[in-house]
Amino acid sequence: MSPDFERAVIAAVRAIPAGRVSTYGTVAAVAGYPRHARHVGALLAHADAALALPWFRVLGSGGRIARPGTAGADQQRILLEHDGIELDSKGRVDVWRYGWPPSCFMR
DNA sequence: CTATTGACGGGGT
DNA sequence: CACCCCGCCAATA
Repeated sequence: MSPDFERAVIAAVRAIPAGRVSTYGTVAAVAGYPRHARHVGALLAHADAALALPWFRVLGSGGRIARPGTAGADQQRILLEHDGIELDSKGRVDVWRYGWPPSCFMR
């Protein structure tokens, strides 16, 4: 991945405040790379730099946790709740309530 | 060059 | 909800 892309995505993820969440697609757009949602996921999953980021605040569209059933998904749910974020009975986060940035989650 | 592969997103049935 | 299909795009084979 280009260093530029990594820089921008890392900055965008670090900008998500505690108690708020964002999505792969939104992070990509905010970082200046629309349509690169998959690459945001790849970065958070494989880049060493991602370990120091609040990666757990990044969800799939609709506030869905990616790769359900995996250990990582379980860990993400724990971290989100630890962050004070409510998940519905299906483990879904209400992005209209917790989404970041707010401008991207207004009806 | 084509084909495959994703922590993705959206639409249709 | 379950599937199925397509668009997306960089990396890799």
